[in-house]
Amino acid sequence: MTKGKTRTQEELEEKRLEIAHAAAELFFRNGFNETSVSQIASAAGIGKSTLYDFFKSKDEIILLLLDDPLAEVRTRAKVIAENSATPFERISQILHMHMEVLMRDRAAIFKLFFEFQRLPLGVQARHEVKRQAYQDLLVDLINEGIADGSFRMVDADMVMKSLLSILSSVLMTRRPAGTPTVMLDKALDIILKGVQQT
Amino acid sequence: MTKGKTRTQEELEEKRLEIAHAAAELFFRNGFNETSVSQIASAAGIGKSTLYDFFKSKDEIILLLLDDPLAEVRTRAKVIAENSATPFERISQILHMHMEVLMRDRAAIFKLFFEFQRLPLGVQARHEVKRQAYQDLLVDLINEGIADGSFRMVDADMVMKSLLSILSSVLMTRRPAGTPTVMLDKALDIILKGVQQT
Amino acid sequence: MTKGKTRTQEELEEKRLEIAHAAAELFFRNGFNETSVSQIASAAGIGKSTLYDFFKSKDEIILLLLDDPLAEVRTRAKVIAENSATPFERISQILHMHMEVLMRDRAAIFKLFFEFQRLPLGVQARHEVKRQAYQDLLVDLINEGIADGSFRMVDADMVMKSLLSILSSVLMTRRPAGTPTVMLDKALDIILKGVQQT
Amino acid sequence: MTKGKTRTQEELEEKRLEIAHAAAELFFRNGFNETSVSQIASAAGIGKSTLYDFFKSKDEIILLLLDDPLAEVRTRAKVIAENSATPFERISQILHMHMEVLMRDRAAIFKLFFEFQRLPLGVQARHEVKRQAYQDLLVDLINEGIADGSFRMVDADMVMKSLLSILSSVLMTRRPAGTPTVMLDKALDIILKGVQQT
DNA sequence: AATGAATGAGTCTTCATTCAT
DNA sequence: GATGAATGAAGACTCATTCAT
Repeated sequence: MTKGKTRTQEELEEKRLEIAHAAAELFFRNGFNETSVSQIASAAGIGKSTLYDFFKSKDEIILLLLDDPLAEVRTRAKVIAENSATPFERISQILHMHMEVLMRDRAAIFKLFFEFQRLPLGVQARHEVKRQAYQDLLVDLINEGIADGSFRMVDADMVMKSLLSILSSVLMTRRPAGTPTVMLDKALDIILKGVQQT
Repeated sequence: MTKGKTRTQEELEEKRLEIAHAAAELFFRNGFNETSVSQIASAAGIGKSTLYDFFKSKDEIILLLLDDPLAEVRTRAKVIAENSATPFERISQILHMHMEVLMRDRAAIFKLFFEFQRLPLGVQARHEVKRQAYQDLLVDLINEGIADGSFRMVDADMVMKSLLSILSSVLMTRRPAGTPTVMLDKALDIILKGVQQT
Repeated sequence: MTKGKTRTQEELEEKRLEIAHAAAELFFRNGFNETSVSQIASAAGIGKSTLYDFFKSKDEIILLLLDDPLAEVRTRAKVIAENSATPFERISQILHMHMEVLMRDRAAIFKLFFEFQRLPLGVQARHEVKRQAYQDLLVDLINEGIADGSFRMVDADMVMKSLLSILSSVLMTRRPAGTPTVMLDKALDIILKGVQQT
Repeated sequence: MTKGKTRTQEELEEKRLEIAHAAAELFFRNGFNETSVSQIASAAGIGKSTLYDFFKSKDEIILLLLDDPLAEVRTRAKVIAENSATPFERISQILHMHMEVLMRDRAAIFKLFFEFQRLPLGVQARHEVKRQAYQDLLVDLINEGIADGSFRMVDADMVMKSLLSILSSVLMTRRPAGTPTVMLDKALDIILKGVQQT
C-alpha cells in the first residue's frame, strides 16, 4: 500500500479479503486458536499492527470468512426461492448452489465450519444470527410445499436441519462416493422420497 | 482416594472416566480452549496436579472421550443389528441408543468431534478405523433392508451418512424444537418416508 | 512460599503487602504507567504470573497502596471526631494524625498521590469513593463548629478542601520551611484565624 | 496552511499553541497516556504526521503547555502587584487572573502539573525556577500586607502555599460546588478572615 | 497419594513514530 | 507543505505444566 495516500473503500475491502485468505490457509492447517496474529500478519506480508488497521480483532477475520460466502448464498437463495418451480425443485436448486459456493473454497471453508465450534461463543453467536435468516428462508419454502399439498405434514424445521446437515456431510466425508453433486442428488432423493418402499 | 492404598487398574479407569465426564460438561458449555485445567480439576473435585496422575495432558482427556463412547456404541449396535426387527426398526433402535450414549456426556462428544481435527494425524487415523467399522454396520443393515424389499434401491452409504449427520445436527442445534428423542423420531420419519406426498 | 500448601489468609495479606511495597518503590521512581508488571514481579522476587495470584490486575496494586493508609486515617479520624475537644481542635488532631500516617512512607505515598492523576479513570473513581467518606467526616466536624457558634458561617466543603490541599502542599513542597509539623501548625493557624488583621 | 508558502515564525508558534490547546483538552479529560497522538491530530484538524512538524515528540506538547501559561501569569501578576489596591485585593486579583489563565485550557495544566514529574530532571529544574519567581512575587505581596499592618504576623510563605494549593484544589475537584470563580472567592474569604468566630 | 503454589512461554492488542507519496 | 499507511517494540494478562511439601 502506498504510504500517505488515503485508502479507498475498494482497496480496503480488497486488502481485507487478501489478509483473510492468508489467514484462512493458516486456520485450515493449524486451527483458529493455534494460529497467532503474528503468523497471519507474516503470511499476509504485512506488519502485525497493520493488520489491526483492517480488522478490529482476530475474531473479525474469521467472521469475514464465515459471513462472506453465507451472504452470497443467502442472496442467491432469495432469488431462487421466488421462481416458479415446485418447492422441492427450488430447494434442490438452492442446495446445489449452496454447495457450489462452498466448493469454490472448499477445504478452507469447511475446515472453518469445523473450527467454528471452537470459536469464542460470542463470535459464534454473531454469525449464527445471519445463518438463521438463511435457514428461515428454507423453512418457508418447505412450509410452502406443505401448504400446496406437494409435501407431507412434516416438521419443516427438521427437514431444513436434515438438508443442511447432509450437505455438510457430503462435503466433508473422508470416504466420498462420487462427486459432491452426485452425492447431493442421492441425498436429496432420499429426503424427498424416503427410504421406505411404498 | 484412600491414601496409602495402591489404586487398582479398575479404580484408576473409573476415576479417569469421572474426570473426563466432568471435563466433557465444561468443554460442551465453554469450548476446549476456553476450559482451563483448573476448572476441570475443581469440577472433578480433585487438585489440579492430581489430574496429571490420571492424564498425561489436557489433550488426553479428549482421546478418552472420543474412544470410549464409540466402543460402547459399536458393541451395543452389534447386538441390536442381530435382533429380528425390521431393518428400519433396528436402525432406529441403534440411532436412539447412539444418541442416548452421547447424551450422557451432554453432547460434548460432538463438540469434541470437532476438536478431534487438531489431534496428531496418526491418532485421528486410529480413531477413524473404529468409526468406519460402526458405519459399515449401519450400511449393512440398510442393504439388508434393500435386499428384503422393505427399502427402495437407495445408496446405502448415503443413507448412513444422512442418518449420522442428522443425529449430530439434532444434538448440536442451538434452536432445539423439542427433546432430542422427539427430534430424532421426526428425522427418522423424514428419512424413512421422505418428504414428498405420495 | 512453600509449594502445595494452601495459603492462609494471613500469609496472603502479608505477601500482598510485600509485593505492593516492591511495586511502590518502582512506581515512585518511574511512575505507574512506566512500570511494567514484569518489573514488579522481578522486584518482588516472584514470577510474573504468581503476581496474578495475589492481585487480579496491575491496578489492584496501586489501589491497595492508596486505600491502605486511607483506611487507617479514616478509622483513627472517626475516633478523634467523637472526643470532647472543640471542633477546631479535633480537626487539628485529625490533620496531624493524617500527616503522621502519610509521613511514615512519605516519599512513596506522595509520589503516588501525584501518580494518582495519571491512573486510568476507573481506578481513580474506585478510590475516590473511599476518600469522600473521609472528607465528609471532616465536613461534618466543620459544620458542627458552625452550629455551636465557634466558626463563622463559612462553606464547610471549601474549608475541608483548603485543609486537605494545604496538607498535601506542606508535605510536597520542594522548599520546606521547617518541619512538616511546624508548617502544618502555621497553616492551621492561617485557616483558623485568617490573614487579615482584626 | 497555504501550500507553497513558507510559514513565518509567528504562524508556526500560533499553530503550535492551537495544537497544544486541543491536546490539553484531551489530556484533561482522558489523561496523558490515555490520549493518543492520532486523537490529538484529529482534534487539531491536522494529519498525524503533520503534528510532528510542530512538535518533536508527544512530550514536547506538555512542555509548551507548562511554560506558556506560567509566563503569562507571571507577566500579568507583576502588573497587578504594582497597582494601588490593598495587598489582599491585589492577591485576590492575581489569583483570579491565574485561575482564568488556567481555565482557558480547562485546568489541563494542573493535570499536566502531575505529568511534569515524568520529565527529565533538568527540564523540571528549568521550569521550577520560573515557578519560584512567581511564588516569590506573591510572598512579597503578603509581606507588604504584614508591613502595612493589614495582615497579621503570619508566615508569608505558608500563606502563599495555601493560596496556590487551594487554587489547584478548586480547579481539580471532582465535586465542584459552584463555578470556579465562586469557589475561589469562598476560599479567599476563608484565608483572609479565617474560620474562627471573632 | 495428593495438593496447590509457582512459573515462563505465549497471546492479543496498542501506539508513538517514520516515510513514501 | 501535508498526509495517513505502515510498523516494531512493548504491555497486560493467561494457562498448561511442574514440583516441593
